[in-house]
Amino acid sequence: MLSQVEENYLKSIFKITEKEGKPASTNAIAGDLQTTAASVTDMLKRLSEKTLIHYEKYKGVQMSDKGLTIATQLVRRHRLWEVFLVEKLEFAWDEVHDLAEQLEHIHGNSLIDRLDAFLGNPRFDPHGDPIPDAQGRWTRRKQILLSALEPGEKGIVSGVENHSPEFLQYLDQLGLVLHTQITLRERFPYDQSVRIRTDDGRELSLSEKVAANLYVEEQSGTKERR
Amino acid sequence: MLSQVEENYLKSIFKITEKEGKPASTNAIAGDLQTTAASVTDMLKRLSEKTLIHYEKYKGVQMSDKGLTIATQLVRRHRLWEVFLVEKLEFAWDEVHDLAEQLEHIHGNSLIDRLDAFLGNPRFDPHGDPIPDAQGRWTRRKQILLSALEPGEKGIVSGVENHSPEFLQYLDQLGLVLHTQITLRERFPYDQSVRIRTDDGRELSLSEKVAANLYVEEQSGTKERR
DNA sequence: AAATATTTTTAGATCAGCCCAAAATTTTAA
DNA sequence: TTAAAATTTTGGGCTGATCTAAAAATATTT
Ligand SMILES: [Mn+2]
Ligand SMILES: [Mn+2]
Ligand SMILES: [Mn+2]
Ligand SMILES: [Mn+2]
Repeated sequence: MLSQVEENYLKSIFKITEKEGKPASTNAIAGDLQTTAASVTDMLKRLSEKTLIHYEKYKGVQMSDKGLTIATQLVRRHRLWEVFLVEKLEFAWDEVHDLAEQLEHIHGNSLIDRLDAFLGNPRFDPHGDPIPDAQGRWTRRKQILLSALEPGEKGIVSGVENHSPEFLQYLDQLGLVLHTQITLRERFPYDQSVRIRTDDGRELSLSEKVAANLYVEEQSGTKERR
Repeated sequence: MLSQVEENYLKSIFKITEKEGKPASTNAIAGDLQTTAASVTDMLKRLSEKTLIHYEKYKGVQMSDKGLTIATQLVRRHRLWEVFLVEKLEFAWDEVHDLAEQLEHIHGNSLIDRLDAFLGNPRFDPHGDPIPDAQGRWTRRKQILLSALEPGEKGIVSGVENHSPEFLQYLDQLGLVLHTQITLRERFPYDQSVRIRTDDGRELSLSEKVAANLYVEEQSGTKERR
């Protein structure tokens, strides 16, 4: 069984390699985990020893099959707990991440599968991120950034690129919750800000910064193996 | 903020001093936490340094006010999570202890109070043990061991002295779940075994060992400060 | 291609937790 | 009231996780 710290490293390496599409650098991991490069090198040796990662000195690190399975389970746990906290305990979507960071490390035989069932087998977490199923399969969606939508096109708010409480609270204030249907009315070339209309008829102006951190879905997704 | 290990020590010291009614010995703590006396002495120094306990070399250890508050919150968390696991995730009452041992260490502002509300502010956990409220107040009940009941007297199964999965599963098999009303029919002097009648009309024979590990309630309890 | 800057690793320490073996203290028995 | 037994503490050492400072390797400029 792995320590919480080891699990956090695996999750971080997974996240970085997924996003970057190449081996994770020592510095990137250190930045993500708020620690030093020296500590990271130390841990990479240990994880490599346990065949949880593929690591070559100075060349960065990738997930092994074993590590990938564990990291996927961690993401599953994290997101299911987030659903629980929002749906059942009525936390706001900007309050649940830190608690889920702790809860994801709880180990137990059928715990997560029971939680999954209790929550009704949700496919997405409160931030619109997909929840891998018990076999580690992901639900993929065709979603694009609002900043990539063309005037006249419609979309449904389906996720966020930035997960910071500040951004999430701002979206709350704007009334731009998940599943809101929107139409892009106009994009102003001067600053790339946009004007949208929501399904309840309100017109909103959004900065380029907001538009570049909000995902909209164009059509429904399908299940596929990762 | 305390480490999980420190929290476990506080809970153990609390449990032992409550049961024994006197300072907890190094050996008792070591036995409870499945560690060595040397490790315990080590930790007692650290906890004493943080004024979480009153510790005098060779004289045993007692809770300080600060430690007592923390230990009480830990018991509250442990038991509320047990209720969640049984009531919501449908675990059996003999399966939840180890998970609750982990969950009780999750820290978060309003987490436990929200969980408490979500569960309907339960006063007792799945094993009949009282759950302290947010202010650390306990619900006390007049419950006695079944082995102390006299022939002809009635009682309601309200708790267990032994929490082992083996005993709990055996009670399941006997159909002696919490809140079952029973009448003591006869006690056999030869081995102190008893014959009881349950509220659904069944007659059961119970060994002295079972009777000495099962609590029955005689009347409803009142709230008081500890 | 050489010089410079950046990234990564190593060396050496610290700290919390844990252990064993030996010494000190307290308790029990003779 | 001594001697023996049991308990507790101390001393020394180990591991996992962390850090700083210095060395090594890689990447970027000139
Ligand atoms: Mn999160
Ligand atoms: Mn999320
Ligand atoms: Mn328990
Ligand atoms: Mn319990």
